[in-house]
Amino acid sequence: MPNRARLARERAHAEVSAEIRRVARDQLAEVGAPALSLRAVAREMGMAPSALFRYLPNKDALLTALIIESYDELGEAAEQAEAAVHTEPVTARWSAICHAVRRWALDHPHEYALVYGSPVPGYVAPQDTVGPATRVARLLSALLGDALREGLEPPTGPPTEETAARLHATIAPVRADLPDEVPDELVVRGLMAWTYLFGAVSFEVFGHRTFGVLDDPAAFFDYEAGLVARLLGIMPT
Amino acid sequence: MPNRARLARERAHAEVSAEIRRVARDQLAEVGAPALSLRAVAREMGMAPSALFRYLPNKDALLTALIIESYDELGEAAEQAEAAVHTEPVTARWSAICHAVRRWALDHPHEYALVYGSPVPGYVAPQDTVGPATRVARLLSALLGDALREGLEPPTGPPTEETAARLHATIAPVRADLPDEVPDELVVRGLMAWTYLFGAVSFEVFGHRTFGVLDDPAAFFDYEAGLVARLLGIMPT
DNA sequence: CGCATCCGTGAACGGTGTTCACTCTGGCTG
DNA sequence: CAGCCAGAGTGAACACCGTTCACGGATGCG
Repeated sequence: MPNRARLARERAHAEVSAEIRRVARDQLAEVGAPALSLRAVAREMGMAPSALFRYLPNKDALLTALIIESYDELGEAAEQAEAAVHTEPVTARWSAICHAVRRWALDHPHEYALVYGSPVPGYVAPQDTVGPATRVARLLSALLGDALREGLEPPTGPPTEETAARLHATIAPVRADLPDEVPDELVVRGLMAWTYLFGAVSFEVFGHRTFGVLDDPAAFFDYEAGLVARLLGIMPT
Repeated sequence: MPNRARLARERAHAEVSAEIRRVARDQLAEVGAPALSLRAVAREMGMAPSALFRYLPNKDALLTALIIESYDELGEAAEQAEAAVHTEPVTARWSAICHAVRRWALDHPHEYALVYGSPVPGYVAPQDTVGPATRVARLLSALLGDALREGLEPPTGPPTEETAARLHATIAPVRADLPDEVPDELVVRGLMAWTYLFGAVSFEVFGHRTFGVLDDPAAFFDYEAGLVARLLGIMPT
């Protein structure tokens, strides 16, 4: 095992791989995922198109890498925005997260579309994507725990015992990495907040709030973000 | 103007156009929008690919037609579901609409992705699409009016006069085709219900509720649909 | 009849992802 | 040192795509 040279080779390989992803990201941001072309990437790098296949099994693999990077960048943006107000009350932190997600999505519409838009029909997300994909969700989970600690009285659950049991079973997967003291109903409300946040952002990024619907989407978002947290009962009053 | 033959010609033309859309819809349902191929459509119809251009200016036009048809089919499904329970209380009608939208979306994932997924980067939706696009929203608007008539006391608006004014300005477009007696805050809640409905459905159809998030998305949807209407205060208690 | 209008064809162009046989080259092994 | 071999890069090729264009038949009009 020629360790020295082996590592050098591997590092060179990784460097070219990174360069490919960098160029591809630029193209993605410019023309969007459907128009992303391996040949164009190769052209920009001054290589033959076939050379790319020394670094990628196929185009899907490149897409997967870009998906992971996009998830990570969005997660990073949300985490940084939250960290900046981490000592403030949870309502402020919730608002910061919402606005960070919206800001990043509007600034990177093609990357956002790649991860939260229509999935590519044949494509199945590899396991590597689930970690980065849940960064924002984990941020919200942490927020719920802190809200409890800040005196939030958890909302009351479903009226009947039966639906409560069914609900409990349904949210079992997401409960798995959540502290036990968070009651079921609060988990549900958290999932709903998560759903609403990305529903609202997707609507705006994908153009469903433009055609004679809203005049000032930013103002509306600001209002709805505050309101939804209060109505869902996930913030101390 | 040779009326007789003229009309026959036009009818034949319209018939072939319809056949093209039919075949294209089948392909869309099978392989999804990105993989939809004009050549494949032509093959299935036994025509040369170039012949299609007698009926379409380009592929985008075909996509537009499919978008309109999809909007219309979804709107139709929602309207029929609502009509079936139209005499029941508004909560039942809201629930029927939610489930109809979800059902249709899960049954027609590619069509749903076409209209509520990532927009095609270069593509701009023609004016013809806005009518069909708002069918579900109009259904919800009508529901809000009926809820008021059924004794719903509208939720209280924002605390400060200033945000109330800004909100009023923002929702001006959607107010345009809404009766005046619907208060601003109820309009906002309606928009939020609309946002949540499609946010939840998109999350499920696009696979964000599968990977270790929920065990039984149907049960969760049923619960959240009822809860969101109650929390938003758009249904009489 | 001549003529115009529409329909359909087949070839072509430039684009795509991907494969494959080939060459080159740096560093390890005998 | 000679030999070799894994990896990088090439260019041609294949099959597909959307779109254009010149052409050949119909068909119905004057």
